[in-house]
Amino acid sequence: MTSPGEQNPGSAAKRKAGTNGAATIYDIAKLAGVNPSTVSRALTTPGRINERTEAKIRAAAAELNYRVNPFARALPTGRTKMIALMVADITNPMFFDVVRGAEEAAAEVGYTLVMTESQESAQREAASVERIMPMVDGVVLVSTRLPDDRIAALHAEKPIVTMNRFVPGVGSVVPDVTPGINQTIEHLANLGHKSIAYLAGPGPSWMSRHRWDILLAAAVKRGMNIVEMGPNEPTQEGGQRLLTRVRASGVTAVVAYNDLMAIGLLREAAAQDVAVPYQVSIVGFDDIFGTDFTTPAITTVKTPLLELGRLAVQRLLAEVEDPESTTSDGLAVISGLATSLVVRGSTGPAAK
Amino acid sequence: MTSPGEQNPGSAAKRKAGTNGAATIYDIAKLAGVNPSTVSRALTTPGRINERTEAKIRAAAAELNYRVNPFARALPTGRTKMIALMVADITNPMFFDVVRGAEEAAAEVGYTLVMTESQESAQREAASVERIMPMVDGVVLVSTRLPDDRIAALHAEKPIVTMNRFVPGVGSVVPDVTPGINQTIEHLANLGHKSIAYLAGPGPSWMSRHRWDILLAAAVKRGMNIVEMGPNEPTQEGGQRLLTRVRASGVTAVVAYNDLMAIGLLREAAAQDVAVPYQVSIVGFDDIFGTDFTTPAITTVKTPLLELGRLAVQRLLAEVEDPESTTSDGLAVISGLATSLVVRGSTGPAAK
DNA sequence: CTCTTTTTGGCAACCGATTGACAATGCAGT
DNA sequence: ACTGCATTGTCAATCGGTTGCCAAAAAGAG
Repeated sequence: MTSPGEQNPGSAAKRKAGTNGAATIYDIAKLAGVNPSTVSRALTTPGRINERTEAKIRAAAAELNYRVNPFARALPTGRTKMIALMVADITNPMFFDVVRGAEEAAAEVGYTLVMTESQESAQREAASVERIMPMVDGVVLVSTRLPDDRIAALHAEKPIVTMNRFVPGVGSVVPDVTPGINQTIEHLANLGHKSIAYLAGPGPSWMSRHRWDILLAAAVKRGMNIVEMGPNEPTQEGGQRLLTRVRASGVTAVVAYNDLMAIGLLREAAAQDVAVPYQVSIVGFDDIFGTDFTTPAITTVKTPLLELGRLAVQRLLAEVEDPESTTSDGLAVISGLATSLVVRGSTGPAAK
Repeated sequence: MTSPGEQNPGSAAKRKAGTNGAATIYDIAKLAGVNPSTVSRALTTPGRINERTEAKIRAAAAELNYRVNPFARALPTGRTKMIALMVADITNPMFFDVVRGAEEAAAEVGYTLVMTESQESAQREAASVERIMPMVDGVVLVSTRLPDDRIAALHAEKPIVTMNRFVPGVGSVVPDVTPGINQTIEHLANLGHKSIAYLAGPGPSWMSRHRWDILLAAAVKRGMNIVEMGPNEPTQEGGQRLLTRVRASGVTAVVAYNDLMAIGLLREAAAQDVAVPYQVSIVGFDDIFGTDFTTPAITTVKTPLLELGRLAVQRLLAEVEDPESTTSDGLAVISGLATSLVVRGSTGPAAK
């Protein structure tokens, strides 16, 4: 049918079939009059080869528009210069800045970032990670739902860094929620709140429990009553569904696991004519896109997401580059990434 | 220092160095008592091998927890089962659903999605694409800023599909903006608006011009006056900065290139006590996360982003799987993905 | 019970780069 | 001129699959 030489009308499908048309080190070697291995050395080990020869080779490479074949390189070295970022739900704005930070940190050192999402399912997450592992030099698990032992098992295969989750023996990047939470309690106490609720996130979320632990301690220390409601889906719907329970509980303020839930609750309150902050004050977490244009705007604990993303990748790459040294650092993993309260309109004087 | 056998305390860094510990087809071959090539065939060409042998091989593979090394496979075949999605700005919520749709479509058929962003810079985009091209089987360019000839050049190397951009000879996925725009004009006309403005996006944005073209035609047909303002950054700031010009122009309604700009303009209006929609009506584009919780909520032309993402990937994969047939389909590329107006609070009767 | 045809499995040559071992070359010191 | 030592470049094996070609085995035909 497609006899060679035949015009293939109306289409740019003349791409070569099996092989990429791309130039190889063999082509360069021929052009520069040296051995392929010399080309390889010239390009990967500057200094190993005579300066003039190297220049000649580089010139030839440039002329042929050479780019290494990442797979050919990956095969003997086992290194791919790709890392994976696993997120729970791409459509949660919380991940924007994380992804952005991670992308930046990876690109800076010539790594490529591969993103996958688990769609909030531990099972799908496991499958995704399985599939991606052989392709990458390491994985950042953001807000993972995987159990500790599973993570440890993965870590035995390849470098792993978790974010918003602490796993013993595995590099972790976790923001310091204490300052933000202390400020929140302080703020609410100053407004006269004596009884508050924490709207928990998903059950398997380490971060949700972590925030609860710190919040509980801070509230108790301040002599407040506090209750936990949950677990809940970390979405607008999850927050929405809680309004009835919140009102029934008699608390005057709530702290939601994340901003999405806070937004959901806020909107449901508006829908049911519950005045915020007059009847109930709402505090969110993370300070995502949109928290400042609800009515009222949401008071929230700002998390340095971009920096977290950057740092997670940097730690991962440190482990990738030198597996010996950096692998896990025991307990001092809670890095100094501080959170802080951003006060907006959704908090006010306690009702009654 | 690290004498073999020594306990490496407090760390799981016993990962094997050069090679992955992973099982290969050679291990399977040995275990099943056949030739490696037989294993390869059994696993990749069902039917080519005797059923019983194949079963034995599969059992052995399962026992060894075998997973193909994607790079070893990619080397001879040139196929990687990865596709790239290039977006302009990860932090623009517009891309959420696009990414989600693309991820789904890719995952369904066992492909892995690699994401990169150009950070709104044609130069960075070119560099990113260059870097990613050799790793993937094809690329989806979303809202690309690259010039036509550059895209055509890329298309000569690998399958490419553009989204929100039409390039002759290259597969394109573009929503049908006409119904949404017609409804918008109709809606505004019914509200008594006679003079409106279009707040353009970035200069190189094909989609911004496209929307303008359709909008212009629709407005003229309806006997309205319309002006274009721009180009502008497609961000909240871009919208914010336009308030003065909008007011000066005397128009009673504006249509923004995207929701981010609409939100920016709306917030700036609130900040300067310009009443929306009483003094000026605002219409956005896309219906992104957050448009429904501004005050007032934003009237916007909803774009089926998830479907666009899905479709872009599906078209790309069709071309990947069969380069002959699917490459480019001339002009009938504007697929039937219809837009429609979502009326909310930011539009109202024309001022005066 | 041959002879042909179809299955089935093995051999070996790739894909493109990396890298240890070694040879050739150049240069200095004696 | 001769040895010693660097420096520079070459050879060949290797990473883990894929695949064209062929031979052995099995099935079918006459």
